[in-house]
Amino acid sequence: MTLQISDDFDLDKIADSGQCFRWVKEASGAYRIIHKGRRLRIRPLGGETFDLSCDEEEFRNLWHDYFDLGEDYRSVRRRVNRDEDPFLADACEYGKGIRILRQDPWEMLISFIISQNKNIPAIKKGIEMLCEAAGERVEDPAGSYYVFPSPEEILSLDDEKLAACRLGYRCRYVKAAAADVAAGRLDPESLLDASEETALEALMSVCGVGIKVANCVSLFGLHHIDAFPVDVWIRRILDREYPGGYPKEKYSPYNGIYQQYMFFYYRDFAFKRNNLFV
DNA sequence: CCCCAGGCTTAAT
DNA sequence: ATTAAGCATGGG
Repeated sequence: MTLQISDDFDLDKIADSGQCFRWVKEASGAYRIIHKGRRLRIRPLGGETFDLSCDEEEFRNLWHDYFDLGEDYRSVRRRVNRDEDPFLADACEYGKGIRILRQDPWEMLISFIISQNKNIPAIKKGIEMLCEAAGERVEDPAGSYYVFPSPEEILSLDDEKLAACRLGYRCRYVKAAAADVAAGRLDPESLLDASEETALEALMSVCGVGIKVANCVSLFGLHHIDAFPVDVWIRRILDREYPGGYPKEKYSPYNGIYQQYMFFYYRDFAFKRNNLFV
């Protein structure tokens, strides 16, 4: 099907914004995206037009929400006053096109447990290895792919196979999370209707989940868009650009979206600096 | 070979 | 309550 999107929507920026780890880009510029067992191919046709491999029904039932197409990101960007906050205004402009995807809460929990103390390429590799080791293999006309594994599928791996995913000391955290969910001590889906505070507390009850990972799950899996994960990059931004303190209250309830613009802006500039001058 | 990565747990103050 | 070491592994 063909789709017109008039609001912010830039596949390259979303793919490089550190919220999704399984998007694969083709030479054509199209992305292959796996979500809830389904795979989508989405290709920019220029302007606001995109070609999607799904039919209209699957788009309405699955992908519309995944891409958060009900939110108006342009108006969120416009809430920032350049005179009051030039850094954030620059970040919003630079990151125009980013959206906060509504990804699967369970997948986000495991993905961000794996993310700790890794850079993004290493995170992607670890997650992919886990999917190949434990996830269901699906054949579709474009080839095969692996679904993100369920808690039971992860628990069914013996130690040797899990170790082969090269997750290091995070192996026991991944197992702990899978055991908690399989036993019903934690239900990631149920947190979709919980308050932000309740969700953070429940997530942090898992061994290996601290405040940062819990906030990432909250933002990218539960779509609590006021969640504000602070990693090493955001820490740098707060220290260097906001020595007097960052005004989170002013930007509520959209702190997570602004956080994502700032993260992308700062990291992309650091990346380009390294390529130009080293 | 070095430093660092979308950090957390545990132990020591 | 706050601080520090230890952690497995790989990318740059």
